[in-house]
Amino acid sequence: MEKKVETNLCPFTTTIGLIGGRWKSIILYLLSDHTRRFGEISARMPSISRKVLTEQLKELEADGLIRREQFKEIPPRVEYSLTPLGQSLKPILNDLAAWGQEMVLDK
Amino acid sequence: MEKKVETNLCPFTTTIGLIGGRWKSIILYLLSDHTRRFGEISARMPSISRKVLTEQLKELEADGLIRREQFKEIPPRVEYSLTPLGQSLKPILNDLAAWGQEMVLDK
DNA sequence: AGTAACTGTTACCTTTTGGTAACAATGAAA
DNA sequence: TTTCATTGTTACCAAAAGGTAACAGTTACT
Repeated sequence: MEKKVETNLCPFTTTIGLIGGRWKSIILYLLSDHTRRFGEISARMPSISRKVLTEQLKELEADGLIRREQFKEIPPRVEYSLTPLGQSLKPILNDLAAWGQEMVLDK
Repeated sequence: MEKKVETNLCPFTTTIGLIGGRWKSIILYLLSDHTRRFGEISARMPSISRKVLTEQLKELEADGLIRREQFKEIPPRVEYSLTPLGQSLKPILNDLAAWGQEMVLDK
């Protein structure tokens, strides 16, 4: 439960801590062009459970990479989008996707 | 134990599968300039156990990102280096490190 | 004979991560 | 009054990941 924000000197440990894991980079990528609702993200990532998606979104928000906006409506509507810090990752996310794309094609 | 090489259509799943996890990007970064021995890598990453380091190196080798060269000497000497595929990741690794470095400094 | 050097492997245990299913909240629509 | 829609939370369980400690193998050095 105690997820200490690593004041680690290693820049990789820092980066991996923020955007590592199986899901975060995909989530960030999904948000890189659009503000999206919870249900949209979930629908585009069928292999992640809602529970874990909620957790990942909370961590990304706590780390300042995404913004969560909740509208006082019934049924609820919640929109997620990238913060400026999150935006600063876009080039890296694109490179990661491009590299993976090459891997897929060259197979 | 069955680590199937994902023929997944999602480029992120592919990339994360290959270089994700807490350790792999750091290992690749350590090897990006130098061929290094097992003991060297271990010494530079004190927080990873030898067991897990061995596992990660095996996976990286199996995925074609690093090369393992074993010399028939006593005591044993084993050297690890990047393959061309691994080399192709260097720009991304540098970007990840640079991004993390900014995070550390801006704190 | 005993020990150090180096790169692992193996057995066993703990911690972390993730899944499923049930529940919650609430207004609108049927 | 019942159901639907949406975004979660919670309790509980299973799987994955990682740690520690002991052992292996071989030559040279003391």
